[in-house]
Amino acid sequence: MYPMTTSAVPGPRGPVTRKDVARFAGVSTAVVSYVVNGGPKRVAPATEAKVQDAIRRLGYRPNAAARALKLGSSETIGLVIPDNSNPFFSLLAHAVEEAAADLGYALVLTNSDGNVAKERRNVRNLAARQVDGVIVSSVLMEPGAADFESAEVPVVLLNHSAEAPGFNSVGVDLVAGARAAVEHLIGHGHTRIALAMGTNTGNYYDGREEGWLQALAGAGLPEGPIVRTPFTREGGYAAGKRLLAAAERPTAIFATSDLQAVGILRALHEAGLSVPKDMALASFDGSAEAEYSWPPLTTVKQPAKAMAEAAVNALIGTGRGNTPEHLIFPADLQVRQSCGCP
Amino acid sequence: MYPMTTSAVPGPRGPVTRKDVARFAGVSTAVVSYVVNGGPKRVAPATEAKVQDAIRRLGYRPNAAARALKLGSSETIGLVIPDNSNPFFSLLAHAVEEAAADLGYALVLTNSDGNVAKERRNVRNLAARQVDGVIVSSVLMEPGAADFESAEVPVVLLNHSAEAPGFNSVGVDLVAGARAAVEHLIGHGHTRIALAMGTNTGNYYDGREEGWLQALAGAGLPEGPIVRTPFTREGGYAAGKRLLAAAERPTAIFATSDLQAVGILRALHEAGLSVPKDMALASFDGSAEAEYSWPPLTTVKQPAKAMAEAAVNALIGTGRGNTPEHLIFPADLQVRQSCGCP
DNA sequence: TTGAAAGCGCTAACAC
DNA sequence: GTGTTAGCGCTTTCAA
Repeated sequence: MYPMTTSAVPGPRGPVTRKDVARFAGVSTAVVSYVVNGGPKRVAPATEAKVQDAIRRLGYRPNAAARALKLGSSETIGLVIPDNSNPFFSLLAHAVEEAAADLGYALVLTNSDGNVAKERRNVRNLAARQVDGVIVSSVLMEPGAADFESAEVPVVLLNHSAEAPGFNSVGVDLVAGARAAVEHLIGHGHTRIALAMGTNTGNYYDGREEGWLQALAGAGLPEGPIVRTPFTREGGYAAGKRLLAAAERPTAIFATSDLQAVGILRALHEAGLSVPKDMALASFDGSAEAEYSWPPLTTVKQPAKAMAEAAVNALIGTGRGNTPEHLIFPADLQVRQSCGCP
Repeated sequence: MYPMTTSAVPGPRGPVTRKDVARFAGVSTAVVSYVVNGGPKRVAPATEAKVQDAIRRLGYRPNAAARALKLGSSETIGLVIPDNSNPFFSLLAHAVEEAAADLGYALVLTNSDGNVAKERRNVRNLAARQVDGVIVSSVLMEPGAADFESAEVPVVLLNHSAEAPGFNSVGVDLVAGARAAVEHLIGHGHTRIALAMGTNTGNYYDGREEGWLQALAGAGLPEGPIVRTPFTREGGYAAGKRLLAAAERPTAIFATSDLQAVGILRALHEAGLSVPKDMALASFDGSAEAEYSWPPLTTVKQPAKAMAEAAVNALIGTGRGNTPEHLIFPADLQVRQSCGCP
């Protein structure tokens, strides 16, 4: 079956418990606890050495389930994201895992696959598993408290730019980020700038649309065409084709995700257009993929790592238990070549 | 603090336990267990209804920690991958999560960041958390049993193409996959085909190198240049530049990962070369990114989903406890345009 | 068909 | 500084 252990002491059948260690070291189980946890009582150095030795020799490893039961905390958090294969979310998940690990917490990952019912089910499932909290990148743009309250577990919303009363949430300034990108495009002299808008579940008004609008209005430009399409490569590809076929073809496109922009790029290349000469492009997210597309994408970078850390901190760090806050991070325009810059 | 519950019955302070349900329903705690678990004893329909009702009204949710303690199983598995932001691994992680969820298991995700010590630490940490098993995409190419034995938890190696005695492992046929790709390049008439080889920890001889060699030898071609470089976009970019600067510049490159190919593509584009006319390219992995690069990459697709399912099955499915097997999946050449096909 | 109760491994009063 | 022990919530044997 599985490789056999080679531990010096064969130990009793089954896993080694704190009781075995106590017996081996000739102390009480309490002392073993004190040593393992570094408290709450102090232990004489000689005794501690004996216990440590016993732990080593028996290969003792505390049982986390028992500890969780006793303490009422599993030192684990849950994460619910739409799709871990999406580069933005996988980056977020990595950052959350890292931040949680730094606090000694493990991360249970779940994908909701863009499905509201599954999202809710995952949150409940996580709650039943005694996680100490859940970070949700909700598919819903307006999670009513009702959606998670019955889970009775602390929830913080990540990648959530609208305020959600009663919840801790962290998001990015979509409006300002989008505005910066579109203004940059305008700076290149474009006057017909299209929007490839990702389709959200719910009727929430996405800040990126607002930012695009603001930039256009600020420059006295007319609204360009809007194509609503999923936040995916395929969605972008379809949007690109539609935009190229439009009567009044735009000269620049702002896409609400890098993935969409990558799809648009493909449609543009297939049509034999040169980017940025024939069509300029800017997008949103700042994923690694945007840096290696051809041409490299000018994109608004979300501070994924900082956002993940903030969410973890609000949930189990120094921010735990504080009154709900809505944290908004600024997004940074990364200028590369797809916009027309050299 | 957190949104208040609105449950009909305020319940006693603190979470609702099985005892509360029993009292509310006027039965014993055992009966509640029977109802919740659907066994091991049968319960009279009327009683069951009462219990179900009590569960609903009190919002009872079983405590997984207590259950895990009693049963010795947390219905949780661990996953150790090098980097969840790498598209290949994030896809793998998604598939593992899904397969585990189908079996009622949750997934604890950890990143080793290509660090052997961290990988080992993660496995141990997971074991201490009473996971029922761990799936490891090892950084080490030859994990001696010694590396995981002390964890005393079932381990299956995923994305591991060499046989590892004593371990269940699942991998892809690197040799055949690479050979197919290189032979395809040869079919396009190329005679100087370079290899951009990913750098592995350990001195394991990667099957992709072998496959490249075999294809070349089979066609009576000389070995092209080899550049050893990390399995990343940056690594590929550097490799591309080096290959372009080489005295005997190759006319085609086989890259051991899509990410590397994407980096090479960038180097090629920057040098003003046309792909596939001036330089053909093929790679390995079959990630979504390869489909949307420009030109789209001809790549050897790993059946990530099937591999993840096989690993989960070996760990906690019908394959659990069987004698260790080494499962090798075939990889499929996906022909697109980077090789020279129309 | 139902109930009583032991005990999973651990923590932390509390007693010495 | 160390030991004793109750009890976290659950499952399940055994008895009724």
